[in-house]
Amino acid sequence: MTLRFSSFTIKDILTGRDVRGKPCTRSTEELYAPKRNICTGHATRVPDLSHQDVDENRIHRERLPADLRRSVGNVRSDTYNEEATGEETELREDQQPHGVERDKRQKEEEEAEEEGCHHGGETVSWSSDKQQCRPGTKKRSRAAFSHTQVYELERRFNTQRYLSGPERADLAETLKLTETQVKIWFQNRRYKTKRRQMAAELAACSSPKKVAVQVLVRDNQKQYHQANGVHIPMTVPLYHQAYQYHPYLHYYCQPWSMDSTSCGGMLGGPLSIHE
DNA sequence: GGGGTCAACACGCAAC
DNA sequence: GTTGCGTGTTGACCCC
Repeated sequence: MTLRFSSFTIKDILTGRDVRGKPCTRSTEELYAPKRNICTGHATRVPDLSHQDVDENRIHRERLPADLRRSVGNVRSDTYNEEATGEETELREDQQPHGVERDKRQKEEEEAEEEGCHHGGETVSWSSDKQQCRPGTKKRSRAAFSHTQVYELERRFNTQRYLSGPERADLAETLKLTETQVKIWFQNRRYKTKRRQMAAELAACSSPKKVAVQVLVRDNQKQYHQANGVHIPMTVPLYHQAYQYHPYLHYYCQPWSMDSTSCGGMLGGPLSIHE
């Protein structure tokens, strides 16, 4: 697996060009201009909810039904974005869950729309009941991304673990998602990757053979005993030593390819216990 | 019914 | 003050 990290410069960002040199369809101002929330009437930022906005939105969301609260909290741009009307349908077709589940949800969505509960083209995975449309009921909906969307997100993630603003906007537009959704997806994806990596490390390093302890207890000539290729005193998790400061490290030090050279080197190599 | 997964959310933090 | 990130949690959904 070869990895290539697309590079971008400040200029790229400022000029609104993405990595491929393709001009972005939206200007920076457009990207970050506050968009008015139809639910609350408040202007909310698209990229993220800062503390103030989070708190502000939280207050408003508390008074809103779950579906509307989600629109506020998720900043689903479709809700108040002009572009989310006509063209939305082409990929939305693909966004829906597949098979029976998809039919069911589609039907429910249609029914909901008939009842006047319009979500503005939001990618919503509808629950079986219709409580979402009733005010006062707290039910959070969870969007189910389509296979195509997930595939593209994964593909992009494999090449780039972090996206710039224009890149995110571009990808979001391509996948017919909001920038927030793309941002959250990457956030969750990074965290998921990290969790799995840490779990793998834990599994790999918590093997019964704790050779390092043996070396510390004995006052042998041999200061370092290497067994099974593991000679790392894991008193500190690998993550804290490496990942935190080298976010891309896991690409070069995958748990499944962990050996004495790849990770041991990152950890400073053999330790000199004796003077 | 319990556990796993995942998008969304909450919160604290750092960079600017 | 704004913005995005890491991290942990929540809630919906699915599978067994």
